Amino acid sequence: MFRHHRSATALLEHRLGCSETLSTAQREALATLPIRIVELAARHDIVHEMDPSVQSCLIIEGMAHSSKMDFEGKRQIIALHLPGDLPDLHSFYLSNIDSTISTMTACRIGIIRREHFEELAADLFFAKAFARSVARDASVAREWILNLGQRDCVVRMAHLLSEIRVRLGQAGLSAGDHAEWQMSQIDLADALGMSTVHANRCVRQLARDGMIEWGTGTIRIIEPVALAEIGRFDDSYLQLHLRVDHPVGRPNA
Amino acid sequence: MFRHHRSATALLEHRLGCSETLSTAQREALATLPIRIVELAARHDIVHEMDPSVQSCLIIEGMAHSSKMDFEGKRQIIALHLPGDLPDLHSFYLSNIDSTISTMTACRIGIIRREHFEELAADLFFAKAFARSVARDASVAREWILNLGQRDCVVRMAHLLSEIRVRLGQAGLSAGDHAEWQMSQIDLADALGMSTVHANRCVRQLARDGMIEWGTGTIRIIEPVALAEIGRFDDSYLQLHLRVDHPVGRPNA
DNA sequence: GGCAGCCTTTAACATATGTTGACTAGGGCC
DNA sequence: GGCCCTAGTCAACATATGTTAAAGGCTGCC
Repeated sequence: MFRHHRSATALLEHRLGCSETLSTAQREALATLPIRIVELAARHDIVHEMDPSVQSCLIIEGMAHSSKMDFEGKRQIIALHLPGDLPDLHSFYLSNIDSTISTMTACRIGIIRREHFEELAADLFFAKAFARSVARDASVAREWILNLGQRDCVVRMAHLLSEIRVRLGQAGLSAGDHAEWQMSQIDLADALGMSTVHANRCVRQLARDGMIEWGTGTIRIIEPVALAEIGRFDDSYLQLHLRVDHPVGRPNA
Repeated sequence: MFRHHRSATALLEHRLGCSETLSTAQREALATLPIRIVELAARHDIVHEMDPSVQSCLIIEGMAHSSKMDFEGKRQIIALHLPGDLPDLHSFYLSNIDSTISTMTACRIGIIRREHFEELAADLFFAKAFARSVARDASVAREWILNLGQRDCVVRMAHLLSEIRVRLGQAGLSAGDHAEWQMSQIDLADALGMSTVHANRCVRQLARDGMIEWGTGTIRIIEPVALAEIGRFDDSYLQLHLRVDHPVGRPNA
């Protein structure tokens, strides 16, 4: 996995959903955006590497997550971050940073200073693209609320795995339909709001039913369609076709 | 409750977090923004009243919520909307509308055409204010994920009630600390991802402990501080002090 | 090579929460 | 006034999920 070493600029263009509509000046602005590249081992906090009030990050390679702690010390993973994601872009608009971003696998991340984002956002096109990115993350969060609130554990697990499969595909990181990635059952449990013991039960059940294969921290999806059905998964909330400044309703496919 | 009949314009100014920093031209732009006022009875879908791809709404009076349906027909309430909220501002940035907005009580809502929002957003100040509003809603959604995933039912209930209390206060709708509002236990249950029977158990327990009073669909909070403690409630995620274009870190109190 | 540590797997057990169903109370409408 | 409908209340019961604990398997390090 993660064979494609895409440049930070290409990822940004893609994430901002505007590859074809960019003017040369805008493309130039993105290309010259100062980005500090940092490599981090698995299970490290990204926040420690930067002051979130001054800068913000882009996932270039690897997987990360945002989490919050309850008072009792229970951890909830609130979002997963794949290459191309801007996990804390929202912090540009808010004063309180509420969650911690940590790597799950080894990651390469790009760190962008707030002032440079501000410069970009002086262009209305980018200002809107940033808002779009924040809105897309919010849409995913809303679906997670539904997942946590209404679905029981196996369905929940199938739904999350399906989401990750599609997002990996969108990031160009899956070989055909058989997506495969690394993630501990502990992280799965914390993302799904269940105990690790029960997460293990669910993983094993899905593996027994031939939906997935599990091998030492790697998940491979064998039957994506059937798995999506189990998880009642409908990818529309992922907003894969973000609305750019096109005529209303025309997707940017 | 809802004694203050604030104008839609005043609510917008407040929500966009910029009352003091507005230029007269900006203030003028807000004041002349064409808003169609609609009155709706309790338990009506707002979406039916408008085409969300063309317009979007502002809650002026009353309470509403966004919800999603699971395939089994189970409903999850994803967000609550109080006066001043812009419940579907995010739809300006996304192509798929995923949730349904419905009134909980009788509501007066303002409907604003997309094109007029677009005009406003041509001003970078408003563009940023919109993004801020979307980011704030996302912050609340992330806290709900934590609430649903990690806290057990009484704590969850206490947390939600505390959130509503504070947000009502922020909207200028509570008399002192003793906030009071109307909300069915069915809606509480659907927001908290629990059965109505169990929501009833939790409400009654909190009432028995003197935290709240319950009377025919009306909740009154008696002991806000103790209730917040039970719910491990910390209001920072509500982003009450939104960062405007001030020096970094200075709240807009 | 061996030790240490983390993740996974299982089993036995505990319990929080869901389900069903029946009853009450209020509110609106004919 | 009576009826219907919805919301709330409660009890008995069912079960999904959490907890604890122990053991096995990797991996990495010394």
